[in-house]
Amino acid sequence: MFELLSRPATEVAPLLLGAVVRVGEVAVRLTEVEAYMGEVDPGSHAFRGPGKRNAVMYGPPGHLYTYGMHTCANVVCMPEGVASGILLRAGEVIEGMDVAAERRATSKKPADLAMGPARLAVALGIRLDDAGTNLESGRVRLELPRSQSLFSAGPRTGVAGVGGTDEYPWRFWIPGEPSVSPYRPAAKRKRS
DNA sequence: GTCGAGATTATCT
DNA sequence: GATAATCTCGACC
Repeated sequence: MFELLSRPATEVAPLLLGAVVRVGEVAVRLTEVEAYMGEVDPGSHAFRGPGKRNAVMYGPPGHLYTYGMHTCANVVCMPEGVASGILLRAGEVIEGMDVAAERRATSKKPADLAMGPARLAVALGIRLDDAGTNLESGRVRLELPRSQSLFSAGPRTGVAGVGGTDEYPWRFWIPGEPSVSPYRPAAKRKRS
């Protein structure tokens, strides 16, 4: 079923729009994702090379890859040995909203429950421990939509493009969704 | 010297 | 006030 995840992230990303991620009683319909092409992508963690940190991204497709501090959920794609993944940026809670709302006490509006990578992960209850989870049989489940949803593409958000992020319009979202976050410039660190 | 884990600062709501 | 595929420093090989 997940054979199609073996394709490039830029082709898989649009397919994930409208897909449902289910963790326990909470389910979220994806409305915004970003494609990461691993070693050829300056914004990817795998750009610097393989490491234990991103080992999952080099693994087989259909698995969950999470990133530290704020817990960002990613879906690994491309065959094993090739670093590539899709960041789940935002989504809409369709089931278990009570539980999701309780986890995200800081968010008042339903649209805010999953309006960001970290929020999406927390609302679903995804933790760093879930890295490497099989999305087909693990605690975190991914249900691909029967048909591809309408989508738009543009520059990625929050990615520190080394040399020019504009050349990588690998951000995909469903138009008209309130849960889709606005454009956010890459956070630049203070430099002495 | 390289990898990993956690922290900092800028931007957004 | 909260969040963000960053960045720097500490630990281990």
